[in-house]
Amino acid sequence: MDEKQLYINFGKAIGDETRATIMESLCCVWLSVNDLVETLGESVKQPTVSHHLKVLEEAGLVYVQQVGRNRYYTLNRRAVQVCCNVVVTRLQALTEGDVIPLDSIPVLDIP
Amino acid sequence: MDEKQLYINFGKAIGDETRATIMESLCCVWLSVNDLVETLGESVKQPTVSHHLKVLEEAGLVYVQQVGRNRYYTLNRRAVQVCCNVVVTRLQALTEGDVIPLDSIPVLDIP
DNA sequence: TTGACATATCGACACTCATCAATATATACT
DNA sequence: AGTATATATTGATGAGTGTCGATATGTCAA
Repeated sequence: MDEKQLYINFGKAIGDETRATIMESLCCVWLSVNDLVETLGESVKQPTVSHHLKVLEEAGLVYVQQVGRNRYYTLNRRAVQVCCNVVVTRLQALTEGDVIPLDSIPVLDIP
Repeated sequence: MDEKQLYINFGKAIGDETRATIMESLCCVWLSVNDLVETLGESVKQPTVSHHLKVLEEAGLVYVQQVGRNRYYTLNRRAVQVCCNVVVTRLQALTEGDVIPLDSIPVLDIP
């Protein structure tokens, strides 16, 4: 997958409030699906949580490990760093000299 | 707006391919709406571009400047940096001690 | 003022997707 | 074997939104 599609999928992932909450909950700790349902205060049902976890897994944003009947998830923080880095890289001037003023406009400075 | 809502809106913004393309096109240059339509290769009509620009403007991700009949937009690269920084901050271990070694998965300390 | 141009807004449509109840699948325990 | 637990999957539904044609608004020029 190319860089652009990578960060678009990343955007879709963090662009939903429930998924954002799940990602924050999975930061630096392993949680089972039911743990997550409990963490979310029963406001989201188990199938919904499973659905979001599948999305996150397919986006490479979580690690999964099966232990007995439980499936534990944790955030792939490295992937988050990579995605953010790609975004910033593609949306910033490569060098200071890349700032392009538009001739046809009197005085327009890039903020 | 709180940090979480900020980066959720940021995710929604970059989570759409057309908007992502627009943001990349607006990086480091001022473009009018018609310039953008042309840049996008006529694959997207003007009302659609205006719609996306409105979304980006409300998310604080673009600067706008009116010159005569034209409305020029450019990417607010500082805002992009801030959003990415917020995401990384909220999705990373606060201290090194919180880091879970991803390689040594066998041992799971689940409450 | 009239006409031409640039952009925003409106209304409608189609499509994506978040959600959940019901069900299926898988594993553990007795 | 059977029962209980944990999670995934299915199917349906509703909300959200990307898209565009048509139209409105605003600006400049003659």
